[in-house]
Amino acid sequence: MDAQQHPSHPPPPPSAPRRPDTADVLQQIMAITDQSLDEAQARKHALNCHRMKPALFSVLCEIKEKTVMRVRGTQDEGPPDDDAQLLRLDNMLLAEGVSRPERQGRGAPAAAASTATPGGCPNDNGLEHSDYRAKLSQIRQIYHSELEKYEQACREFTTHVTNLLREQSRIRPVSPREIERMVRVIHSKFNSIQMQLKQSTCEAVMTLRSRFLDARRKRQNFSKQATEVLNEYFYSHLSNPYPSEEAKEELARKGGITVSQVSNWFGNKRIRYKKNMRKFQEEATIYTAKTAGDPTEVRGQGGQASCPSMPSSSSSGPFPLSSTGDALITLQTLTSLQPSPEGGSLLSQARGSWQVKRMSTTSPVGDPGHVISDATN
DNA sequence: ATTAATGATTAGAT
DNA sequence: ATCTAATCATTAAT
Repeated sequence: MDAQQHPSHPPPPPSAPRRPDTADVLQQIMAITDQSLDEAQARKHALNCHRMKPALFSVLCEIKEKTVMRVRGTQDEGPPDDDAQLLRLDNMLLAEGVSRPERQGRGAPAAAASTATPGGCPNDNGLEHSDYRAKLSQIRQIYHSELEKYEQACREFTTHVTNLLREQSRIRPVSPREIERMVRVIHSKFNSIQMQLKQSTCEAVMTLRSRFLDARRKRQNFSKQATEVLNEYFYSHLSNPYPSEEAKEELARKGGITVSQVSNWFGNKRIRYKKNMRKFQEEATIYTAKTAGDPTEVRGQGGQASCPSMPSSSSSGPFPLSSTGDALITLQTLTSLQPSPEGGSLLSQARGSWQVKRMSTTSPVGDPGHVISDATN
């Protein structure tokens, strides 16, 4: 709108003001033109000077009294429905640092402190992070300017409307309570607009986050050293490749990676090894040869626990569980006897290895006999 | 240009 | 909380 705040008023509303739709009211107000303002001015003057004015005023008072009751009865307070979501969005924007006023840590050495991690990551949060922050601050800037725009528009509109109502109060009864209610309505309308803004800002931030902070997008292969260390451990503990927390820390230290990277690696390795053991046999022989004299591996349980070197032989898989190996050996034998389709003699042996699923709550007695039932599947 | 390898994330189970 | 299994997204290899 033209922000022309003429303290004039539109043509007086119909004498029986049934409860108006706020949307209608807003639209009507929006539709005011300068011309209509002038007309209204003229009419206002005419009304003010009309000799019947006191009579009209009292009639309007009567009508109002009736309608006010009706309005009070029908009008409930604003919807508390949106409040929850608004709160959520606000919290999120706050957490994401969008709502805050451009965080500028005056402690200058803070920037230098981030690079002080010795021997850790080479450079991974250098450019990418600043890029992310630039984008984020761009979003924040847009957000704030839009927000400011909305608030200003809201203020202007509110004063405009209150002026109009005050002006009209000379001709028809307008209680302060009524004005206040009108202002609330306006504010709630603008609030819903603000919520849309917040919503879309949230979406933008989420997109940005997944675009930049998702580490999958900046994957880089481990160093030779790291894979070396990890593979050594894996193949020398093939029977139970689940490093303890301590072992993980050790591996992480040796390989120059983090503990969770070690965990990820073992998770991937286990599942991929199990899924296609043949592809890993070459690798296996290499690394088991390297660690031939390793005394850490529990050897001699169920024969050759840590030596998967013989490809077409019956076993060598990761079957023997470190704890209760004996019963499982039978399982291994049985599975190896199964007719293996497509010549993948080794593929079948991975089934049911490693992390055993616990049988249901029943007592563990009589376990040896049940191996057969397993073989029937 | 495809495909394989690979690190990270996710859902779901325990 | 940790594991499996599936999946994603990037990098290396063809």
